[in-house]
Amino acid sequence: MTVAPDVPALQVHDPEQAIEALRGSGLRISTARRLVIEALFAADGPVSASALARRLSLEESSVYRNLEVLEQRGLARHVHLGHGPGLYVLAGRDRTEFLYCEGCGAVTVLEPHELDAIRDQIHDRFGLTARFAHFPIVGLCSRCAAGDGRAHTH
Amino acid sequence: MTVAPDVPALQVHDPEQAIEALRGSGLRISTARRLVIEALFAADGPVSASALARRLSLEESSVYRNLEVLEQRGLARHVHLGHGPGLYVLAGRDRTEFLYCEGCGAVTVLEPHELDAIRDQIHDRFGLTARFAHFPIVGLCSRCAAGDGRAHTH
DNA sequence: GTCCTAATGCGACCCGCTTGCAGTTGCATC
DNA sequence: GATGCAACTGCAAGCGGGTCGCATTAGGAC
Repeated sequence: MTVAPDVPALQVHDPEQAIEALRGSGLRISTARRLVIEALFAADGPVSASALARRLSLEESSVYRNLEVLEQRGLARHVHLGHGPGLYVLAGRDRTEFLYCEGCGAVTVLEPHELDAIRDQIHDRFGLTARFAHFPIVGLCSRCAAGDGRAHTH
Repeated sequence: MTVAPDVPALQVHDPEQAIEALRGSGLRISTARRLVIEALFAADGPVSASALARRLSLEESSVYRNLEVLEQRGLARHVHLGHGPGLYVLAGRDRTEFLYCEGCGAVTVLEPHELDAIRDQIHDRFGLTARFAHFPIVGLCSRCAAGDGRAHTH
């Protein structure tokens, strides 16, 4: 999960394009690598490395190494939703950011422009360019704030 | 670090008050406990449990257990600045929130009211009550955004 | 089909944090 | 001040997330 901060996202639309992109930079396409790529395309949301490993019957270390390659090439990225493992998504296909309720674990998926006003405000006041793609905004959803916050351990 | 989400902060001004508060709820004041409390008062910012353990020559497990007690009683809380260990601060004395640069690790300390406009905006649009005290706003400071982001491994 | 090296599986390991347990100690009571 | 007992401690083991070293396997250029 060691990645330079700003690898530009690479826009690819199917596994074959991703594979070609990798081949183009001299990498080999092992079956493990192909499986990870396909699983990311098949996933309907952020997935953990260990979930991928289980699902694909691969070694976790190999999955992590492949995810790192994909991140370095701008094909994937990961998010930290509160505590818990990093969750991986395709970078090109999905530029969403997240809100995370630390009461119940609910995740709100947002298109980046929906947070632009907030990002601008933070930038104007504090000079920080907020990136909610990697560390989302964490708080309590209305239900949990109302008190029946199903106190999660965290 | 397993704590119910909303323990109200207890306002105490010196170690003795904290100790009295704990005694009042039937807890004993061991030397380890006293040392942890005093170290939190002496600290000039968020500290990790292992730093406390080293500094005080205590077992880490004991430090963690004491910090958990303090959090349960509303005397302390912790923040997650990007990756890395949780960092502990006194709760009563210090209700600050944080901005964190994931390029260079810089931490901006803010009084809660400074983020209220942003909190309100998030609440109005998405119904989430953001709490930047536990998970801060993460992004890139102006220097790192400008490009010389001293690419930290993360 | 050969050959070379990238990538894999497997094991060990690191870090942050938790847990179980035997032994110690704070402190309430006498 | 001595006694008793549960709260607390140190120590060691364990767990989840992630990384690394190394011998072996297998892409793919020729």
